[in-house]
Amino acid sequence: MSDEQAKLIIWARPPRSSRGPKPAFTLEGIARTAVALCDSEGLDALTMRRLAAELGTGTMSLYRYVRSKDDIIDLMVDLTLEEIERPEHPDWRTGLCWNAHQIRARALRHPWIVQVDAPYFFLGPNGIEFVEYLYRIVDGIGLGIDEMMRAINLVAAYAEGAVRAELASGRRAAEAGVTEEEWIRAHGTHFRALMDTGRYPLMRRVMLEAEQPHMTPEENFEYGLQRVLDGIETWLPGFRPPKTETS
Amino acid sequence: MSDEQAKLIIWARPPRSSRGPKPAFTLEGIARTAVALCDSEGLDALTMRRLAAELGTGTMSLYRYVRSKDDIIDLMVDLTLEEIERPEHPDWRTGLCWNAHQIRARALRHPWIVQVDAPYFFLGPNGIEFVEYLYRIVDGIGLGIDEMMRAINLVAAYAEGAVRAELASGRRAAEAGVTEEEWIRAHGTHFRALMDTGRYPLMRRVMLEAEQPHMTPEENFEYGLQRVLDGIETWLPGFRPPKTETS
DNA sequence: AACCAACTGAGTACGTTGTACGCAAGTGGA
DNA sequence: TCCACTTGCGTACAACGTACTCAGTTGGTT
Repeated sequence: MSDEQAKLIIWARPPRSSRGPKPAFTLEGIARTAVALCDSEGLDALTMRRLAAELGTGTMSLYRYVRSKDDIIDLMVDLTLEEIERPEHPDWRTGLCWNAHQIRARALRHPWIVQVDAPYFFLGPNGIEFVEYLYRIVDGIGLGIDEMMRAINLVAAYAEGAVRAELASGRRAAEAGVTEEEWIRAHGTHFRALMDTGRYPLMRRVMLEAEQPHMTPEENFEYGLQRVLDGIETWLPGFRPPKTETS
Repeated sequence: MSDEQAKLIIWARPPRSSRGPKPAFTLEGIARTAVALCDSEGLDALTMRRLAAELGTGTMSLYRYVRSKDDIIDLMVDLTLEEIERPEHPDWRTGLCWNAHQIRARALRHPWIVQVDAPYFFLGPNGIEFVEYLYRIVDGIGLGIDEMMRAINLVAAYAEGAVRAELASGRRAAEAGVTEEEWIRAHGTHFRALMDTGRYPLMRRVMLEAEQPHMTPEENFEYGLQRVLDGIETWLPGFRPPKTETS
C-alpha cells in the first residue's frame, strides 16, 4: 500500500525530498476522508474547506498534497476501485457479468461516482490493477488485443450508462426535494393533459401500465447485461449455439 | 413552435398574465444562445453573467424566465433533441441503430451534453416527442410495453455510456492543456516503468499494439452497437436458440 | 381619462467557492 | 551550527449563483 502511495505521488505532486517536516497526512488518508464525506453527503458537500475541517487542518494545507480539487476526485475514484475483488472466473462470460455487477454495486455504494466527468482518464494504482484484471478475464479465448479491448469497453459502456441512468434520475428527484404528491400536482396534471391530446399513445400506455409492479432496477440491469453478453457471444469466433466453450 | 413554448413555460415558470410589459426574450431564444455558447466554449463558460451579456441584458433579468441555472441546462438539453429527425424505419433494428447514431452525433455536436447530470429527467416538448418516437420504433413487433422499454433503455444505456467514454477522456486531455509530447514525458515514462515491472503483461500488449492504426471511434461505436442489437435479437420472441443464464 | 395591480429589466449585495501568495516554524544533510 | 527546503495555514481575491430591491411599463378596470 505504501508502495502504491509512492506511485500516487508521481501523479499528484512531485516527489518529496527528505528535508523539512514530515507530512501530517497521506494522499490515501485524504482520499478516504473525502470518499466518506461524499458517500454520506453527496459530491456537492466536497469542499476544500469542508474536507480540511474534516481532517482537522487548514484549508490550504490540502494543496501541499494535491494541485487542485480535481486531483482529489481522481484519487477518490481510484480508491473505490480498491474494494472490488478480483477473483478468477471459469469463463469470460461469467467474468464480465460479475464485473458489470461490481461496477454497479460500487456506484450504488458511492453514488457521486456517476457525477464525475472522466472517471477513467486518471489511472491510479488500483485502476491499473483493475484494467489488467479486466483484460485477464477475456484473455486466452482466441481474441486479439483489439477484440479484447472492444469486449471490455462494450460491457463497461453498458454498465456505466445503465447505472448512471438508474442513479441520476433518482438524485434529481431527491434534489427537487418534492414529495411525491407535490410532484404529481405540479407536473402530473400537465403530463396527463399532454397524454390526453392523443399525440403520444405509446407513452400513454407506458404511464398506465407503469402503475403495476415492475422489474427491480437490479433485474433491469441484469436483463440488459445478459443481452450485451449474448451479443458478444454471437460474435465471438468459434461460437457454437449450445453452450460450448472454446479453449 | 410557439405552441411548444407554452409547454416550456409550464415547466420553468408559472404562466404569464396579460398585464405588464411584454418579455424581451423567449425561453427558446435564451436556450439557443446558451447552446451556442457551450458549443463553442464548453459548459464551464456558461455563467449567468456571461449568458446575460451574450443576450445583451442584465444578469438578473434571466431569472424572470428561469428559476435557476439548472433550468437553463434542462432547456438546452431538450432543445438539442429538436435537431434529431424522426424518419420511419423498415424494422426495429434499423431504427434503433439509426437512433443510437443520432445520439452519438448529437453528443459530438454538443460535447457538453455528456457533462450534465440527469439529462432525461426533465422531459420538454422535444423530449416527449423523441421518447414517443423511440417507442414507435419498437412498437408492433410483438413486445409488451415492458419489453419495449427495456430494449430502448438498453440501447440508450450503451450509446450514452460509449459516447461519454469517447468524449470525456478527450476533454480531460484537452483541459490538461498538455501537448502530446509533454504528456508522454510527464506520465509516459512512469507508465513505461510500470509496464516493465512485468505485473501488467496484458496492458503492456495494449500499449505496444496501440501504436499501430486502430479502428476509428465511429467504427468502435458501431461495433458495440451491433453486438447490443445482436443481443436483443437473440432474445426477441421467435428466436430461441440458446438460453444461457449465469448469475 | 385616470388609476393601479401586475408585470418587466436590472443594479446592488451577500454568501460560498477554488486557490494564489506569503510567512513563521520545523527538519535533516552539509 | 547552518540553511536550504520543507511544512501547516492565515489572508486575500476573483468569480460564481442568486436574494432583494426598485424604477419603469403595461393593460384591464373604473
